[in-house]
Amino acid sequence: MNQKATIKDVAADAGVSIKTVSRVINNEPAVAKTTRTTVLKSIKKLKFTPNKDAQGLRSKRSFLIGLLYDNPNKYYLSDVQSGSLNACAGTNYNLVLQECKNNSSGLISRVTNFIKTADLNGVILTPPLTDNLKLVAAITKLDVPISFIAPPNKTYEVWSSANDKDAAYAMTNKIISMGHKKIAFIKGHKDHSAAKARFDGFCESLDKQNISLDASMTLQGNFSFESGFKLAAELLKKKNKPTAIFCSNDSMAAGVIKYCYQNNIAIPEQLSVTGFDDSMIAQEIWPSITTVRQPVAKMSEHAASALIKKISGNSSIGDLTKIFKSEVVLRESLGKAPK
Amino acid sequence: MNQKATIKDVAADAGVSIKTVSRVINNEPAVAKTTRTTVLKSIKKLKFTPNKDAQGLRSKRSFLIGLLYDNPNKYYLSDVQSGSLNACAGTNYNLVLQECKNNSSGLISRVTNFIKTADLNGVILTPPLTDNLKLVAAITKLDVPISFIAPPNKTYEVWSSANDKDAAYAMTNKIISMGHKKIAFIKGHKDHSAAKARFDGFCESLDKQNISLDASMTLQGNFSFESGFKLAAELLKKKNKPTAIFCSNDSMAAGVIKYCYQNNIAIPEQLSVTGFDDSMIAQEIWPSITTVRQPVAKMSEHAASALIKKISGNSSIGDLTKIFKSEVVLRESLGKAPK
DNA sequence: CTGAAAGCGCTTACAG
DNA sequence: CTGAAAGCGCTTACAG
Repeated sequence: MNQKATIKDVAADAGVSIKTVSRVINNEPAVAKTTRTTVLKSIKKLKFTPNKDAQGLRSKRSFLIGLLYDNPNKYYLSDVQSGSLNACAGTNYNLVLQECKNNSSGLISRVTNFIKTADLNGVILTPPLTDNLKLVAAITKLDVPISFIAPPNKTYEVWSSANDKDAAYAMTNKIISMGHKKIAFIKGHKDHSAAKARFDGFCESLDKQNISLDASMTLQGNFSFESGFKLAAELLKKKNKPTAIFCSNDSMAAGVIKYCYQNNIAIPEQLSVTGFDDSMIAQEIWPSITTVRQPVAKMSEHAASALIKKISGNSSIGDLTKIFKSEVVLRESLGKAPK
Repeated sequence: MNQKATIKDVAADAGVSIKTVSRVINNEPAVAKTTRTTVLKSIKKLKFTPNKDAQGLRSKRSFLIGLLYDNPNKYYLSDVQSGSLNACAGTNYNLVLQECKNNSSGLISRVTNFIKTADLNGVILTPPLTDNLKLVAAITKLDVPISFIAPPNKTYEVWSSANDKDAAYAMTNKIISMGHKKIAFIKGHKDHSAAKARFDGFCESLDKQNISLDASMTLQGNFSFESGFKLAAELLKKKNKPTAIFCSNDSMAAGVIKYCYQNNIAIPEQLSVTGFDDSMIAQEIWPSITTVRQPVAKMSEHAASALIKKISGNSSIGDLTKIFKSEVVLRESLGKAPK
């Protein structure tokens, strides 16, 4: 291919100075209409696109946003990405990925180093990294804006969140409305604040409906399929078995379902199972899983675009924070309580 | 935070010229050992990291690699990413993501525009984009090196591939060895060359074992759960039913399994089902799916590091192409043929 | 509304 | 083995 056009070529073609071309590129108001038109014509004609490195070098911006994640549910990650990508499309910003093991040693220095080396202008944090206060503090010290997806509290400047607690509350109400009274709960990973919020919603619903919480029915899982399987065994071997198990995510619900198959427990006739996330498996497994759908892609899109606003100093345009609503999705795994 | 150190600061601290510092940064051989040590000490002391934009501007490199994908199986995407990311770690390169709808109108101009605007130094293509000849031609014209993951042929310079055909061949042999003679095949998406390779392996195995191919038993799917469900219905309503169904991926196998549940067909007692990919669902569904595991992350790691070698002119070090071996994973969904 | 000059932090091309 | 000068393609700061 022939040499890429530069701002000089455009200036020469349009018969103006490079500064004027620069003004047009950056949408600065102080340009005469006719001049702008001429310049835009030359830009198009020469297929000019500004050199990012030169822009970045001079203006101290890299136009790079980091998406940091601790390999969570793969579907979740995929949705986070496409949402963030959508927000970047049409802007000058690009997304750079970085996987981080939340509790690995040296995490903080690796992340700060990455941010400095890649010269990121901002980062998006996903759970459970959002809950890692030390990490957040270290990035903040770098003076790099952070956008939080599902943060543990609402004190940050830029974030998107889902109403995990409300959704878990609604799901629990739904379970109770089907006649269930002995409802077990399998908690998510202990380092995820969202997991805690889900449990809180569960407790609140029981409380409001005057069903007392049985501590032996609320077990600590870790979001993995295996933990669901293992804890199902624990719950279903009790004399006083639950008639429904509310799992904090779909993978654990799938684990419960597997245990039931292997032990001839019919779902939902003998046991109802519900999940959370609406992962792909919730639809592809049989029976399909009653779960909570979160608008993860939209949350992430907002997180990214709010971050870009913040970075480019357009914070005034629209909100930098937003709560998204989740919804209960009814499928086959939830049924009436057995008599 | 205080001002970031520049090459000048390091030069001043070490008492050398900036050119010498540059030599150290770039690992150029022509530097005295003692000089190098002094400079490295200053770099560490000042926490210096080279400014990417300045490097890029001068050397015409952005250190950015694009990962282009058409939202395939989400697990697949996640593995591709972490593999590519691994390869980038430790190098100066960063990964930039771009989702592209393979058959959307304007795809080519959007992609070429993206490559130019983001100033990518190379791109990694995943299926089915690898099979889109027009797209490949357009990128090649841009003079941007492409690394192919699972390309349709071996004529390109940089690629990683899995032996889809061999794996499908081995899987079919395995099915036959369990006594199955009436084996149906659900094909993958018609635009994926890998899907074709899987079918070829299936046919070859039947041929070698003198089982004639029944065209009514080989149906066209599209890798989706729904297509698996729908085609299972078609196959299992026949008078002369298959005793095994080989699905070109796990999602379609899950669709078949759902159909069987709903129609009281026991797996594997009455029907064996096999998949391909070893997605997470293959393990989490019940019965778990006998499938083919591909080292997707490793393939992608190779694809990315080969691309980096190619870009940095180190093509001589190691191969730019590699074939990875897949393996059959035996699980519950494959059993002996019913008598 | 427009432009000439300086400079961002590096690497290139050249010299010794 | 080392360095002085030029320049990559833009934006900044200033002037008019």
